Amino acid sequence: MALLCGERMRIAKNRNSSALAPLPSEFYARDPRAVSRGLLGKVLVRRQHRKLLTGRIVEVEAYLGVNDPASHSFSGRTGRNFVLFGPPGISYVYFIYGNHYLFNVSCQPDGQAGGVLFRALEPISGIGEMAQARDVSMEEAADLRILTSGPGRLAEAFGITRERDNEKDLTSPKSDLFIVDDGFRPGRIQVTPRIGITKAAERPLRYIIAGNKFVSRG
DNA sequence: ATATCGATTATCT
DNA sequence: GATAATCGATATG
Repeated sequence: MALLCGERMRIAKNRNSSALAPLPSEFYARDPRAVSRGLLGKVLVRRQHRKLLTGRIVEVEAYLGVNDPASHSFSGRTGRNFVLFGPPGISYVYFIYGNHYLFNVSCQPDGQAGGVLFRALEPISGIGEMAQARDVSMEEAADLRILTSGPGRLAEAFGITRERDNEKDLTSPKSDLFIVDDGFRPGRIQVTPRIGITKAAERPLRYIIAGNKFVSRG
């Protein structure tokens, strides 16, 4: 509890995320492992009507492309995964288990496959909107983890769907979905095996902010 | 606390 | 026809 309050105070001192520029495409034009580390502590921003939904990135996974059996791009370019082979900094959203959207960003220069999956956020602003999008009461949302802890949850909280957001440029200031650096720096970064996959499950490609309460269980 | 399972559909074999 | 980068509910200790 005391930790959470301390975190809130630090957030309050930070500049308004909406005033900050999106991370540029060069940020994403790297190996997904480097992008994963770089994304921890950054802030995902959704502009929605006049409101701003924001959350700090605390858990991601790297998917390495044609050499990674767990990656959608492993078997080559298809109608679904073409974004992963295109320019960096573009959102890749897909539907899974007949229920959930999962949100990724393309990495590597144009022509090379790779991406990062967003697995958990720590809500900063727009908590009421997120609770509404998740269809949970404010009472249930008292534990904020129910909003954005898990890849399906965070996509739902931010209203991210394939129809609306796939192939969206996350580096454009015109975008309603982007990522900013508000100056926050994570403490220790921890690397673990990826969650929920069957192929290449042992590879250490999941990146979390050590000790952060919003990291998902799996 | 952990374990198991059903939901529900786009995508690929 | 099988599978899936998940979640929430239910059962059991």
